[in-house]
Amino acid sequence: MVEVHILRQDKDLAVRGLLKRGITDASDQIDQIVALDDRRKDLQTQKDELLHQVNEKSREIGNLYKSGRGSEANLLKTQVGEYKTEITRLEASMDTTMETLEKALLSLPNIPHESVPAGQDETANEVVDTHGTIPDTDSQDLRPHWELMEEYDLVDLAMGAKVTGSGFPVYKGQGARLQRALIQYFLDRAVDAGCMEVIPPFMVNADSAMGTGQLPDKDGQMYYVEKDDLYLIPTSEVPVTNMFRGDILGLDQLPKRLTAYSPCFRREAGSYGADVKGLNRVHQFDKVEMVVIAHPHTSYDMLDWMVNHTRSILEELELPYRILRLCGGDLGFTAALTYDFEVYSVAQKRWLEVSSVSNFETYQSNRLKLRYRDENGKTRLLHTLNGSVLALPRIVAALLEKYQTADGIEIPDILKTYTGFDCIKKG
RNA sequence: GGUGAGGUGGGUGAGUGGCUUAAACCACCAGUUUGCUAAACUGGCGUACUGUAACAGGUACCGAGGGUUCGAAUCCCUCCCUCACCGCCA
Repeated sequence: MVEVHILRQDKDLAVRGLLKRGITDASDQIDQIVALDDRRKDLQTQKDELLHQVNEKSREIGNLYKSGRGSEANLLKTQVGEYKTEITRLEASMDTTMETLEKALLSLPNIPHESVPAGQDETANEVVDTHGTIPDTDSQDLRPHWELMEEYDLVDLAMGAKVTGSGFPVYKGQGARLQRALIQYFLDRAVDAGCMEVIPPFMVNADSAMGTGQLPDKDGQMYYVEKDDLYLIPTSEVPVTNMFRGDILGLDQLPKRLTAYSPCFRREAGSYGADVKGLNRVHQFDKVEMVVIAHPHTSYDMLDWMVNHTRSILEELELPYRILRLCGGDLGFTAALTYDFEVYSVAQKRWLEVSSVSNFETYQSNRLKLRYRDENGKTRLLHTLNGSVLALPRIVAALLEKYQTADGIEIPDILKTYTGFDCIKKG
């Protein structure tokens, strides 16, 4: 949620920012929010005043009884009764006001960072960097990863479909070992870079899903276990960020840098077509994530740091990639600035998103009540960030396609010590 | 899943309807004193909302949510969590 005081102080800035998301009535929405907040304050003050009266009168009543003046006490009691009916009325009015306010705030997405380009969809995303050469594939007979998976018996989609359903791959043999090697390598690199590794729960409660913004908006994207009222995590961002929900951190504890491996579960309702072929889009996949909790002054430095980290991994894997700055229309609801990483799939001849690195500023921490204590002892909201080091399936897809040869699939040098083999062969 | 015991500030822990404005101790911060370290003493020490130019002031919060009462940490109801034992189990 955007902080109300920001909307009050920098309304023009907010309006201009939200316009980049294609929101044209932001000014009206903000006016409404501020009016509701004013009303809330007013009701609060009235209610507090009455409660103050009740407290004082109650004390008096106690004293009167003690000195044996029961009739005077009874007189006061009726007066307190009147206060209380009024308080009940104010409370009802406050409840509806706050409910409306909450709703209005939840429907307002984060204000994009000033560097975010305006635009409706991914065509307006800005390519900020491209690295590596895209091979001239016309002359080569490169095969897509789903064929390679099958030929070398690395990933079995049919088997997963039998066991669970479509989109739940079974990794087998060298395919499984490659998967495990990549996870281990990503984690090692993140730990070396200064992150603390955690293994979070893979299910979260509704409070956590609310804290990072999956609820109430993206309800349909998560798997839900009704019997226990729990959600399977769509990314480890959710449990890892929520580990700090409600905390007040000292300046000496910042920035907090964490990394976690987890499987990610996504319903992907409504996806179809060529996008979902092979490992392009699945319901369960592995990912190594980084979560950073930072002081507002350094959060954009941390964002750069995360971007550079992911960049270095892709370079070590020697995969061609590009970095996009998402435009307003493509930016996630809760993010202020997002860089997407895409690797080039040489057989599919298209870019695949493998990482998304975002700064949420105070949008999440406002819900999470995640704060720090500043030099003057005041509590203020922290900035939260997260980014995939990399999501596995599309990396595997890109690796298989790029490193295929007539004799087998080669393993990038950096991974060889992790896999324990240099080349994927048949049988 | 069953039975029992619990959940109070950063920590330990008192508190069974109004002298609680949550004691006391520890930790922490500031000051006083003192060759240094330390100790002693004094004061301060939660969060949120509201309010003020800034103070002050007000309200709420003792696991969560309801209820009883003029008044609830304290009584009642529901739920959550922790611990112990039992059952089941990797």
